[in-house]
Amino acid sequence: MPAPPQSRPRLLRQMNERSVMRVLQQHGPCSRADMTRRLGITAPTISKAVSSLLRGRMLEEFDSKQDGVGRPARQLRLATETAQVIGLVIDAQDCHLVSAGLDGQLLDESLCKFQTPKTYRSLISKVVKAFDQVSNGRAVETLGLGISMPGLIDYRQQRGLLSPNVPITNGQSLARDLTETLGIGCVMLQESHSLCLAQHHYGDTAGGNSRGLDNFVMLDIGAGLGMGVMAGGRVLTGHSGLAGELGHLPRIPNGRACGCGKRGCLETVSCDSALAWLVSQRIGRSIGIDEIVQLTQSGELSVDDEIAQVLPHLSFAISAVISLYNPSKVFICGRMFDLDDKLFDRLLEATAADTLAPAFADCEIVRASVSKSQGAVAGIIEYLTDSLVPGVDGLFAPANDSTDVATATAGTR
Amino acid sequence: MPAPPQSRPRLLRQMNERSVMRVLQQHGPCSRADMTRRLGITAPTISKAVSSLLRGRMLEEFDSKQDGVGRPARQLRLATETAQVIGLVIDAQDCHLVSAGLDGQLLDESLCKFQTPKTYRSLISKVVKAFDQVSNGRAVETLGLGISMPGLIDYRQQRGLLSPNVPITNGQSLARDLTETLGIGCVMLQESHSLCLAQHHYGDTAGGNSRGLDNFVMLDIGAGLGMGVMAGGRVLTGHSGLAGELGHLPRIPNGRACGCGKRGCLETVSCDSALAWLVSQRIGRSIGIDEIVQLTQSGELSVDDEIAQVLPHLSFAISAVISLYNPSKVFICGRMFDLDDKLFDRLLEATAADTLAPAFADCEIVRASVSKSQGAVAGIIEYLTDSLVPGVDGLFAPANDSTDVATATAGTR
DNA sequence: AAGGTTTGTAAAGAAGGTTTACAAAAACTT
DNA sequence: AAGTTTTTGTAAACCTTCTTTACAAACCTT
Repeated sequence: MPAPPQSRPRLLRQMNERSVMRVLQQHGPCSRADMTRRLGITAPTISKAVSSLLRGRMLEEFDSKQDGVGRPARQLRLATETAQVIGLVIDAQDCHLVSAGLDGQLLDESLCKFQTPKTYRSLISKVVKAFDQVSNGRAVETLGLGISMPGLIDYRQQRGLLSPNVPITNGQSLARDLTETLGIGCVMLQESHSLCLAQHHYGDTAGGNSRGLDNFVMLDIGAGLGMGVMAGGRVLTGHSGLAGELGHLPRIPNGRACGCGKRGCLETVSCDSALAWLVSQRIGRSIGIDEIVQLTQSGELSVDDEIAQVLPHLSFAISAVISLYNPSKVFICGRMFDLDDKLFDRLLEATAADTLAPAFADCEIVRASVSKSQGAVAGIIEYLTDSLVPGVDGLFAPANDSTDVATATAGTR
Repeated sequence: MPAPPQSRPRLLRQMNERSVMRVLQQHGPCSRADMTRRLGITAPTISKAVSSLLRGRMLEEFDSKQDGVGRPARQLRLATETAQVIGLVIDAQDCHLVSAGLDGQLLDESLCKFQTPKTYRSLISKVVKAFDQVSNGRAVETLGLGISMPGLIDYRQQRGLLSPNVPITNGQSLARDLTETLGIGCVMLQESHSLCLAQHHYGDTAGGNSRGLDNFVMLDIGAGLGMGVMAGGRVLTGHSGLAGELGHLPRIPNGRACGCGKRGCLETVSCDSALAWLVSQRIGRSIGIDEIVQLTQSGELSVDDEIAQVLPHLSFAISAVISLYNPSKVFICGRMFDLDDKLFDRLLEATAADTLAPAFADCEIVRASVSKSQGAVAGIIEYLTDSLVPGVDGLFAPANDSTDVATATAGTR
């Protein structure tokens, strides 16, 4: 039961290595000397941690011309030429694989796409095939694979629990099965969580720098109302990975039937699909959000009435999120706002009126700038980084059925 | 800017000391040998950590007869006879001070109560006076003081931001001022957060053992709808300490005016005060929840109609909380359920119907068993424990305006 | 009383971080 | 152009901490 742990002194070294990775993730490339300044760890220690990471293909050195007195620094960055990771996105219709450097930059030319298979077995083989294709294309080491998928995921067991849209993954441990087959680390993430991680690490640095943001919410208002919450620098999962199920708050008494089995859930009236449904009802045929955007922009269709119906519910959703999580930003993923430039501003106004002033004042609502592919990649990179320190208290912490062991969280200033 | 940190090797020792404290907090008294088994840390290391904590008056040794072969173990427990902490609860009407051991057990005979003063200055002097009374009564060392107070608190700056009910604390740093005057560590906590901590550490072990519970929600439905959320073992604060403002979700369009300035907030229709307001309206005079409970129990008053109005809103609140935080338990603090034994069951039923099934199935809704006094005490103990490791990532983490320093989280299994 | 078992500590050894010293590489100065 | 200054990165000695090993203490069983 005690599970003989490895020697404790090693912990410090592991923590230092993780700190080095985190600095590069947050601030981009820098030299060893920069790290000693940032982390307050002495130079020789940084050197040792760095060389260990270089050996493990997590980092790479490069020269960069930069003027200034003194010996020029050897710059370090997250590995992009010596190593890569793979991101796998599973959606209802199709899947795609893409490779990326450890800095999270996608290598778009490596994209590989296929229809979501009908059975779990063929999913595995399809993924393996695509993996070989993507992986062997470049002569670099592949360190891991991250999987972004819809539905409910048990992070501790790394198993899919319930995915209405991709039922073949239910009860399956895709990550574990692929780890065995491919021989590299694989992790699964709920897609909203993956977007959160992506935003955390690789968020649009131009429009406001979300890197290292510790409290924000990612709202996916596409096919449903998905949400990922970053709270205190960690993805909020709750007791069983279900936290953030905003979409199924009761909203319309005896409203439209929801996929969850209840009626009038918030997501039946406040997402792209809800808008599409309303429009479909009116025009008498099934129409999707993409087509709606297209027809509206070409002036062939007007959906003002439907927008007017959806908007208050959406602003309620955002208002709730701000009051309950007190994020410094809310990122919104959805096509709805492509309909009209002023729509987003109308949403902001409506939300402001609904929300407790101090929480709203502290929060910026913006459109998201990350993709699920980036999310999948961010997931595996997060995993690899956290794996440097055993027992780290992150999203992928191993099963802690008995909370026997006290954990200590530490850093330096 | 680099802020020269103390030597890094010391970090391990500090983490070990914190681990020892955590084990005792979670599992109660045990011997050094038990700790080596629980923590997987070797015996000499445990011994050193323990003796350091003994010197710091955080622990104490005691003998206990227990049969079994072998040399009898020297039991260790959180200090109760050699040290104490003080809890201060500030409420709208009055304040009380109480002392407790480091195990969180209140020493009821030490209770000291006074009316909440009208000025901040007199609050300070009142507290100091009461502190001396409580503190000098016993010949033990006082290690710190925890303050539970309503309103909004900036944890990093340890300053009261906005407290409608106790406005004299607005903008004041009571903790810092008392630290200077008293010469011991003082911390402030928002009262719902304090209840969370209390439940986390000292929760009713009889009825289901909430000790060490890592994901739960504490709902205070007394004078408003206060909430504290424990997520992943940490109190959820959000970006500026406002997380969990459930009470001000918009609920009734153009409803009754709320203290926050808006109309129809959830807390205007779903707490003890809301019930009392409804009853007051009907009977034509102002009546409080205590009197309502009293009159109802004696059969002089029936409030079924008002209950029927309040209950759906309350069940919506709980439903939202379960969907959004996925807690394993929801603790409810309030007098309302003293009205009728069946009331609580009715609430459960209504909530079940409203909530996403898997999240509801994983969650138990129970009445809370902790007090604000315990919360204040739990707060200072949490602070003292976390202070063992500098830079620990807890509720009382110091200001990290620039996220310059990467933190590593670690433990052992 | 002897043997067995568990507990707790002391001493030696190992691992890691820090301090000190120094070489390397570029820009600035004379 | 040569020397000086500044910054970077590593090597060696030292210190702290944890671990391994050994052992004494205390109690139970036979």
